[in-house]
Parts: sequence; structure tokens; C-alpha cells
Amino acid sequence: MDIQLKRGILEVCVLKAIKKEDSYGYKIIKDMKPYIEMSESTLYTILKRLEHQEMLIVRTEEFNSRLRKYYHITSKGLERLNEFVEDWRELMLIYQFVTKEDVSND
Amino acid sequence: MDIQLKRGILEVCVLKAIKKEDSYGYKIIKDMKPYIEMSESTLYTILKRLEHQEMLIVRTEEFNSRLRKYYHITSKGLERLNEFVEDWRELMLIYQFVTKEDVSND
DNA sequence: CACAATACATCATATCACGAAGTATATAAA
DNA sequence: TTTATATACTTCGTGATATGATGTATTGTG
Repeated sequence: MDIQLKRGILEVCVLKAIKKEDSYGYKIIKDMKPYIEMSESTLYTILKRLEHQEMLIVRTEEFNSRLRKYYHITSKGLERLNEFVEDWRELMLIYQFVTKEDVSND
Repeated sequence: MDIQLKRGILEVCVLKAIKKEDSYGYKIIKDMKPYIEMSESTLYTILKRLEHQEMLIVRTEEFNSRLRKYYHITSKGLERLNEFVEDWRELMLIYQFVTKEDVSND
């Protein structure tokens, strides 16, 4: 799929992936794989960005003497998801502009 | 609206704007305004890109001793519009992932 | 012991939308 | 006449962002 088209939705996908329950990078990628694929470098960039925007908070936990960074969505992150629905509505109107049939007026 | 979300659709909006009949930069912006706004620098960048990708062809015409560059969509451009519909279907599935209700299994 | 899987980090690069600023003409308003 | 606005296109620099490549480190698995 066109990369540009993915850009607007990648971030909210990550938020959604941690909405139900806290999750960590490696798992997020696997959970999203059936819907949308993203490289590790992309995900960790997004996670850092979302953290910086206070849409999620991080805690580090040890699992099998290996570190895991668990991400938890904040109210700001939930708000972002709601705003996305609004934006999508607007995008649907644009989509209709792109796909509407031109009626010829000969 | 979120800029990132617009990215995937800007190009096809321009293609759509010249699909029915050949048009020129200034008019394209005005025609699209009710649906989506874009700055002149953005439009002319996109037009140049689409020309380079052979999705449209250009001819220069004089109008009131002022030059106009008319853009005409090619078969490649029309193809691009069809592919966009396919991409959009895929995007809808991702959208559903983002907005679906998580059923709690307590 | 080698290799895949798990888990995260960093860097350089390419693409792209956009504001700012510029060039030039025609027309309407002061 | 001067000024402002609309038309029409161009160029440049910047910031945001997705991604491949590469690296580090540990835990299974064959």
C-alpha cells in the first residue's frame, strides 16, 4: 500500500494496540501485523514520539531477566483516538470528492 | 485536519480535479477548496511530481496575455485513481482495527 | 555451538507539505 | 494616478516522518 496513505493512521494504530491493555514494542508489532505492518525502527520512533506528547506513559519491567518497556495509554491518548474519528469523517468527504462520478452536462 | 492524514489523498485529489476537464493550477486550488485546502507551493510541487510520473501532461496556453499551464490526465493517472480505490479498501480495514470495540473477557 | 526469536536503540536518508518570498500582469478602488 | 487585489506560476529552506541498516544483548532451540 502507498506509504503516504499509511502515515496518518500509523500513530493511532499504535495507540489502539495498547488501549485494551498495556503492551510492549515487540508485541505491538505482532498484534498489528494482520492489519498493518511497520518496521521496528518506525514503531520505536512512534512510541518515543507518543511518549513525548504524553499520549502514553512507560514503565520498565523485567521479564525473564530481559527488559521490557510497557506502554500505557493516557487520557490524552484516548482523546487522540476520538479526534481521529472526527478527522476520518472529514477524510471520507474528501474521498467522496475523489471518487464521485462526474455527470456530463452535454 | 492532521497533515499526515492528508498526505495520501492530496495527490489523487489533484488528479481528480483535472479528470473531468483539463485545468490549471490556480483553478485547481479553487475547485478543491470546498473539500480540501492546499497551499500553492504544495500544489505546484505535486503537479510537477505527477508530470514527472507521467500521470499528466502539460501544455502552455496564453490567456489574456498571461500564461496558463493546462494539465491533462493520462491513462497512467486514471490507473492511479483506480489503484487508490483499492488502497482505500485496505485502509478501511485498518480503520476498523483502530475503532473496533474491545470486548472484555472477564 | 550455531541460529532463530525476543527486545530495544540509533543513525542516515528520502519523501513530502508548507510557509515565505519572488516575478509578472490585469483590473478595481482610492 | 496610485494602491490594492486577483490571477498565475516559481523557488527555496525547513520540519516532520517512515524506513533500512546496523548494533547490543539475552533466551531458547536444533
